[in-house]
Amino acid sequence: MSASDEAYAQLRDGILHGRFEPGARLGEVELAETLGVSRTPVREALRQLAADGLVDLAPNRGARVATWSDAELQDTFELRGLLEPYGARRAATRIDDAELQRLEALCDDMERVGRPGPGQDLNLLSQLNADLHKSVLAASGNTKLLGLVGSVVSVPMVIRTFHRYSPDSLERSHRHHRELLASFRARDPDWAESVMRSHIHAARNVLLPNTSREGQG
Amino acid sequence: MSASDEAYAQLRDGILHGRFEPGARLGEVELAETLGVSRTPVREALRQLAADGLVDLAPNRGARVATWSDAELQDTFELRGLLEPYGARRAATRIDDAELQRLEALCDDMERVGRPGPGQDLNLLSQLNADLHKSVLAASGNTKLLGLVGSVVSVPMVIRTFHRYSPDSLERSHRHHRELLASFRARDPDWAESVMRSHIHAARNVLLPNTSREGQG
DNA sequence: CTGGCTACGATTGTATGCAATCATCGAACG
DNA sequence: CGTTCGATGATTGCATACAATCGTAGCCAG
Repeated sequence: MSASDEAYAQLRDGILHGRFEPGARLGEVELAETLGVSRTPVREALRQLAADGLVDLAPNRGARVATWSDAELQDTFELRGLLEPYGARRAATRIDDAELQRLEALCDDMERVGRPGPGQDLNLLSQLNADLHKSVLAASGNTKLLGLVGSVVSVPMVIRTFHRYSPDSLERSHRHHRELLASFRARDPDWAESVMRSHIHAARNVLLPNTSREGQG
Repeated sequence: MSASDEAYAQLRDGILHGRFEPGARLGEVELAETLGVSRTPVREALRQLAADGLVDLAPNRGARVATWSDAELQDTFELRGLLEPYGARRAATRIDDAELQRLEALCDDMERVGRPGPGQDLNLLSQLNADLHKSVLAASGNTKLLGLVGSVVSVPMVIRTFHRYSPDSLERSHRHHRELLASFRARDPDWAESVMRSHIHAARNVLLPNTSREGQG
């Protein structure tokens, strides 16, 4: 793995896991020393992260970890609410049995690590959840969809998602996932699309409980 | 404007206008000499263009102008068909009169430069068309939408679009634009969404006449 | 006391040199 | 004759030095 990739992976991981707080300054020399490489690969990594939407880059003023307003968060959920149901609809008739089985296992894991108690691991839950959603998008057969959703979801906003879930909301989330897989098994695109739409809307209302959802047009 | 920005703008322009053919190799030293800068800003520009999807970047093997298969083109249109009607729906009730008037003028220009004859300028038409579509997305009020569509449409596939339009298709495109503005004036989101959906579908069928549009699910 | 100006330090932007990797071509071997 | 290995040239990846720009602190004038 090249130094650029290494720097990119490290920085991305640090941002997603909250080691760098939103708005924190990312000085090139400091990062270069920390990562043990020169400024060049650090710069390239920062550019890449800026393209991903994870850092804000101002000319001659350096990089900062990106922040998201409630409005942006809402915009994001609206787009997810558009794209992911479409992905689920297409996945319903395209996903194969092996993948379906893998997703079942994924749901088992998610329900286990999500169960309140000493074994609960919400960070792992976030990862598994991201895996599930990505798998659905990949199964849609639209090669651009996965990347598109990835470019808007800007995962850091999602990594902490489950920390804000109530037990009820978490339970509902699990049930949505199970129902989604059921709709896949039934090869029912309408059902799959509806379930995913509900799922995204529910997530939105956990993270943005107070924002009014003004009319669609 | 910095050398990086300059290089980026030059390369992007060159790709979009076909000065670099799809698949063409983009050597760093060659570009650096051509643009009169060093390799560093060229590298950054190439990274940026790769993030935009305009160039493919292989480790240790350099950059090439990106190419698009029919399947990718189709995937793109499916996503545009999802996102742009949504944008039009929201724009219908959010666009202000001044902007609406500007778009009317834009349509005037498009119909003039699109008219067959010695004054026809299809490249300019493409630009104006892109401007119109971007304006609608911007007027949607969803701050992420414009960037999202931009990241998938990868304009080069669209820059040559109008060269493949028959006079009939061109006429239809113009009428779609006019009808879209009419729906805006009427503040009718359903109408706006429908028109935009038709518009995208029509464009898709000009560029991909032979691909069957397999069922939505 | 406030406003603006200047000098300085810190940081980013750019250029260039060196190291590492890859593609090409040719030759030796099976 | 085809295949594989190795040398070589070209190109990218990385490091570092230098230039340009920005933020800040301090001073001076009003």
